[in-house]
Amino acid sequence: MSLITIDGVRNFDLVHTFECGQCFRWNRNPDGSYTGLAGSYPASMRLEGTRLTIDDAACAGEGFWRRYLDLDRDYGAVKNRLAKADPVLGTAIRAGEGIHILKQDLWETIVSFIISQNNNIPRIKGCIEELADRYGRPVFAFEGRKRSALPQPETLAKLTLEDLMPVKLGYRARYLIETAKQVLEKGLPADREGLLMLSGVGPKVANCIALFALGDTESFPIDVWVARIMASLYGMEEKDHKAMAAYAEKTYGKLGGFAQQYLFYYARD
DNA sequence: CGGCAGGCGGTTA
DNA sequence: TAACCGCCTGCC
Repeated sequence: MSLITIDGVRNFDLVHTFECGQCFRWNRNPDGSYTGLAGSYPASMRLEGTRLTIDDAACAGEGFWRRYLDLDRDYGAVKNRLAKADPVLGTAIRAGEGIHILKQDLWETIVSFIISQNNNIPRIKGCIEELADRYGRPVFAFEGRKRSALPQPETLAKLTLEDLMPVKLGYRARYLIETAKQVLEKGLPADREGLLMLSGVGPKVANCIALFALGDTESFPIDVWVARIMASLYGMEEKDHKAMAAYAEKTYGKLGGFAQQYLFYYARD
């Protein structure tokens, strides 16, 4: 156990970052701190002003958390450029001004977003927790609550649909098993095209994984919330995802992923 | 009860 | 290639 202190942290907010739908394993404590896991690394963290303190339970190290939390990017510049390119986006940016896009573990992100399809956040979190509890490796316990990493591909590939029944994944269970087998055979995918080959991974899920794990900042996942808010902000048809994707590419370019997160948070808020 | 929740895969026209 | 439909599950 080691304590990390990082000063001068700006344009960062734990609620905005952990509650914008990009991750499912962090939980808010009554005092405003967050406890959770990044892959197999557990931590608790608290932000007071511009001072971030991380209770780095498994000694992942400051470098690991800087990378995971994307602390070395100039988010002030990102927001300025986006607001300039699209004044309408300004309101959404202010609502989620402390969002950072996490750099998450690829396998964890693949599993998480396959589970996320046609599903809601509380249930996604429940499924992931149950899957980790039953078949993952225990990594730490906070205040008596045991937390485990998600099962690795080799573990998941050996499971049967029956094994996964208690996890209540529904029809997504076969996607996970099939995807685990594909990854065992061919390794983890390196790009969006590779992601789309995986069972249960379509355009929306692939865009999420590319953005949250591969660092593809131009990736612009369009879910029902983003579609809804874009329809209302830009007068587009809610079903016309093609027009939304085109607008994002033209207007936001490489910053599409950030724009998507502000829009999503604003729509949910 | 039907509708819906951060879609996908398969079928049809 | 676009439009449609079924799908696990839980909640309202």
